[in-house]
Amino acid sequence: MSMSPKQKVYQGILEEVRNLIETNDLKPGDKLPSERELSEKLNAGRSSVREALRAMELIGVIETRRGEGTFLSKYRPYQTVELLSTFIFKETTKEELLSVKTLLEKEAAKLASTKMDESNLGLLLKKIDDPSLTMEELHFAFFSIIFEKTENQFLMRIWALIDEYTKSFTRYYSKPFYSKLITVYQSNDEQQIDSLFKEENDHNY
Amino acid sequence: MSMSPKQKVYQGILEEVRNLIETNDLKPGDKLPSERELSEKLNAGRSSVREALRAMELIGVIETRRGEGTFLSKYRPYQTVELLSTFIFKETTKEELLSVKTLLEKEAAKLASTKMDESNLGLLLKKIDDPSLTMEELHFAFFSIIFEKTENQFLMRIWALIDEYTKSFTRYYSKPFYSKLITVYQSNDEQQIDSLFKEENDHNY
DNA sequence: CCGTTAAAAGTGGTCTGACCACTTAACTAT
DNA sequence: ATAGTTAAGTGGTCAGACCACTTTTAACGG
Repeated sequence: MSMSPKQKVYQGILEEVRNLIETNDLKPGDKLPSERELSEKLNAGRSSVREALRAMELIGVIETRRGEGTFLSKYRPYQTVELLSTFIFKETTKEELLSVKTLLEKEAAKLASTKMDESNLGLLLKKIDDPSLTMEELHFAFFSIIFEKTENQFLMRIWALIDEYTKSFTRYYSKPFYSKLITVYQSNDEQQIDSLFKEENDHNY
Repeated sequence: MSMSPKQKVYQGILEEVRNLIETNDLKPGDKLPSERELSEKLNAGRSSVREALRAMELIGVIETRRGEGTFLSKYRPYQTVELLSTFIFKETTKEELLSVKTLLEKEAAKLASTKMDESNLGLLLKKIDDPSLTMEELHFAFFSIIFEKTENQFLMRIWALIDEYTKSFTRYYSKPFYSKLITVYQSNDEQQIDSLFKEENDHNY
């Protein structure tokens, strides 16, 4: 029994349509066959075809115009899905994820450095001293404050997502690391942030 | 006429289900109402409900088990959608995107620095001197080589996506910038990369 | 021959109802 | 009580019917 996990029809359609796009070299803005046509050619019910198309639409691969047809999305090139699937179907290695995560944390720490005032540092300190927090919670709370200070929502979102995604296997920094970072902020020496992260990283190897 | 742009039914369902999850504080692994039940409660056809659910499934928010029901996905926390929608429903500002993009390019440049050999530098040079390339193409080709050298697929994917996404309004570096970066690589002084990016950035303001 | 207008065809949007395949719960008969 | 069977519930899929809208075609009048 090879027993391929009995793929659902709509998933098969997803593949077929992808092939169709590939084969015919369709570009953003080009028209796809109509739902009825796909239904007939792929030997599937129209509702199944629609399930596939609606999913693609939500992801942003295609757009539909009533009375006209279904088109490859102009704004979000087809390859956008690549990244999404990078997240969703974890093809990337854990190491890659963690290293990007750390990279973002380091850069955020630097970006925030010019905007850190006493009250913020107080907040950070409070997190460190809060015994009710697990290491995981401390880390997230601590860096949330930092990322907030970067005033870049997008940056924070990416980080938060990766953090969430790597929760089960992430490595945190040593306890002293967080304290040291605060000290660096007080000394106003942005340069030291790099060294701090480098030191910390060397510990792990 | 308020005339909200005549939302499709399946999109409405998407919202309703989201609310339902929020309201009942459903957590990964919890069960959603059956398709027929949703259909009835939301006054929609079952096929429309399915279109919404299939879309959610593709994104990884839910998973379905025939004969059992529909469940919130355990592996990919619900909030994964957040990032996706960050990309898809461009809520972030252009500045945020560009600044993250530059950040990634800078870090990639640094990560790659230890792995750059003569042949790679030759490749980079060739790109700079290729008159057939537009600025856009030069930039992408040039940094593709660099990101390749970071040996972090994930990092490259994020960058490539943002690059693609910001194409219409991105800023490129000055022509001398690319040459200077090569020089820095030859001198093997990783420190200078930061200064180089800082200089370049200051030009724009 | 041309331009205007009306009809027809094509397309996505949606609903209903019908089966099928599978899982779980309830209900037997032993 | 236990094993075996049945019934109910649930997702998977299809077929057909309308609706709303756009594009194409055909008909008509000038």
